[in-house]
Amino acid sequence: MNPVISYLILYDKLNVSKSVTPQSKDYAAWYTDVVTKAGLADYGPVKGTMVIRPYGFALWDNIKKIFDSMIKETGHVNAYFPLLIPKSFLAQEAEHVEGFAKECAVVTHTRLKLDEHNGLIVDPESKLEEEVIIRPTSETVIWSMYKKWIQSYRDLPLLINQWANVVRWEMRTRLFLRTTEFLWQEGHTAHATGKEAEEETLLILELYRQLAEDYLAMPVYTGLKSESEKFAGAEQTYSIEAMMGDKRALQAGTSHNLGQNFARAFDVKFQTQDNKEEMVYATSWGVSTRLVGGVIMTHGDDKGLKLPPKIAPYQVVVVPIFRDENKQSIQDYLTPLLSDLRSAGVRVHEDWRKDSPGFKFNEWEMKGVPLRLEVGPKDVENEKVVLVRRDNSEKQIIQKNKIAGLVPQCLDEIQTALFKSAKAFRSENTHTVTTYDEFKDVIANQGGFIRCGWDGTEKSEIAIREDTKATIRVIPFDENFKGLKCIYSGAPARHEVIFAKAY
RNA sequence: CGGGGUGUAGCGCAGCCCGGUUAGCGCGCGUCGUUCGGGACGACGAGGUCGGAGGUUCAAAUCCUCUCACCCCGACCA
Repeated sequence: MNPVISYLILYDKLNVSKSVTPQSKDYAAWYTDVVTKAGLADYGPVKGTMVIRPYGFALWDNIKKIFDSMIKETGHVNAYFPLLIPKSFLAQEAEHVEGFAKECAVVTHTRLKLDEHNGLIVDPESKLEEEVIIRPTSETVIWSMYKKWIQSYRDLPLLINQWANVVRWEMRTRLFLRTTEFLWQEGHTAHATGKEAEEETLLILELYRQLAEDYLAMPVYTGLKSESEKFAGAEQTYSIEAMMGDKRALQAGTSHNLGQNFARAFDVKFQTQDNKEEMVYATSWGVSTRLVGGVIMTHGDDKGLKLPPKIAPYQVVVVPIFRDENKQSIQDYLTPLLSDLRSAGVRVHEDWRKDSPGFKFNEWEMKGVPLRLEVGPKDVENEKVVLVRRDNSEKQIIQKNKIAGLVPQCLDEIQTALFKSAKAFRSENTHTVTTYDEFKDVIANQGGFIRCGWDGTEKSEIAIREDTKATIRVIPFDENFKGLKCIYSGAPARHEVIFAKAY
């Protein structure tokens, strides 16, 4: 055969195959392929919007449940504030407006009507006196309410969270990582003292760290954001920062100490125990559906997703190998086994579709199910089952009466292994450099995190960003800048920081 | 908003330069049969106002004009 023709045939086959673009070829394409082929999400009809499909939503739901119980255990309660906010509210805190004004969706009219050609048009008569914005975040509505609710130190602390959607009109969007509308939780707390607010900010950051590391198996650096990277309207922003499979950084959660900025803006005062009037101290904090993107890019490989067992919608998928004539016997064999597994608290899914086993293996690998249980006629005969791990493809044949004991243990091992390997990947790709030339070389050619000295000036920070596209991700809590020099200016370092290109 | 591109079946595309019968292909989808321990195969079948409007022509997916939509690349963001 003519070599050119055979190449074309091969290429065509690759094109139509069910597999994803390899990470090494195009990481961004890999990501999109995985999100869509694993059935996590789809594009919505309005540019930049996303439909979270049932499998993706189940994943988010698990994350949500875990964090929801964490905050409830620490004394927080849920509430719900409106989607629509008077435009004037946003303007009350100077930095806050500046931060969000450019990406607000604005409601200007309240009606549509049919025009003379029977087309739908905005009814000009319905123009609003005061335009309304769709929340990009809820600080302003919430503080307008807190003004009514807080009078005395006895009303504090006020520890409210809401699970909500917000809209930020983004120019460039990516499924889960940055969409025009996204789901998140936003906590908004009010305190009598600055010290208490700071403690709250740090407590939540710690919960975020636990959520990321202990449940999503996603190692994170925790620390403070630089002045230029902090939230609009905050005194301090803390964040958790993770490394994705392409060595770029993902800001996975932020916790802000808002000081008295919003109290001042909305005039929220309280009476102290000794009858003095004081401004309230505030915090706000959030994690979003972006975490789902983080999980995908922390663990995924060329076969698709790899989900940490603690958040996987299905922890075990059962692929029976059967024909019509032996289906019943395999079902009878499986029923008691799976019931044991389920009562051990394992989330089990059975796949009895008529498709071939090989097809199902690939599909469930794409969907990242941690464990696959195969049962065929041979296993029924030998009283065995076949167990295959998604993370390392390890296959073991085990005695049927052992599965209820072994599976939970195996899930734990997978959880730990995913975290370990992500952490190893991060340390392999975290560099220390001594010169700025070296810095530029690493960022341009290797990628990853660079831990180095910074003189603390915005000037150096901006210069580095413009030169290299790398930004200060975080000033880690465990920084040690003694003896370090700023990688850019050579001046004595004020901080040790982590630089990276970020999502 | 500046530069580049694409609109043809659910998805991915060919056809367009050089107008000419019933507009094709792959995947997917439906029915039936044979298969089933790593992406099965065969037979039959459903599915299209060729983005929209106008024009040129005996004849337009194909040529011309206008229009709409979307995608990719450069300043912001969880």
